[in-house]
Amino acid sequence: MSEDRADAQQAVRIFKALGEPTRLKIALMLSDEQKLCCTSMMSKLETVAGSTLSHHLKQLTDCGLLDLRKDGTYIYYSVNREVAHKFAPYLLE
Amino acid sequence: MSEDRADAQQAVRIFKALGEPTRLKIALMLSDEQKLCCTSMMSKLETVAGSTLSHHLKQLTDCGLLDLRKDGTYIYYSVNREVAHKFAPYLLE
DNA sequence: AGTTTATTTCTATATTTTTAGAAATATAAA
DNA sequence: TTTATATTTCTAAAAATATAGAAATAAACT
Repeated sequence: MSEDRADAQQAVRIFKALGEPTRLKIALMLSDEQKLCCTSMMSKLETVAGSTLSHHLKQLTDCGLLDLRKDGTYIYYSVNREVAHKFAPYLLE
Repeated sequence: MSEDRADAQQAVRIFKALGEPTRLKIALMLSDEQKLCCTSMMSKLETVAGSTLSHHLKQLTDCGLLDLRKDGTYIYYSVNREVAHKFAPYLLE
């Protein structure tokens, strides 16, 4: 597969991930806050069930836009700035 | 409504529009070619029905990412570079 | 006026996505 | 080793989206 196509495939996945209101909120929150765990994201989002949040976070990490770091019981998510810079610098502003 | 929210709403619509393989192809094609009419886009895409293309183009124009200009029987579509620059500079590379 | 070409709208169907409750897993603390 | 907290996976239902054929609209040409 050519670079361009791999690139375009990742682009589709990233844009799809960001093209949903809750997920864009998550990404913007993380862009502000550097890193957050599920629990604190849940309290910020208020109406979103844990299982739903988890599903959204999976999409955001699978496409490469978010990184995660386990720390004890917690999992901290953060924006991968390199990926964001390439595909969605809007997030970093 | 605050600037930021209007902005985030447009961002969702733009990312959603680009988060689908055919629509990303269309946007990338137009980024290369400056402007194209439906007919020539259809011949480039090959497997996409006219009605489907029309539906995709509507989404891409409704979110502000594409402009259109009528010229006789033809409608020429082009990337709005200002919007692309703000939300998806990836397109312009 | 009638025909051809370009594009859109209508309609319906198939597929994908979102959502969340319940159950499962993992880690830490008592 | 029980209990509590954090997060994910399983499952299913509801909602949204993609697709294209057929009919409609629009403009240009004969």
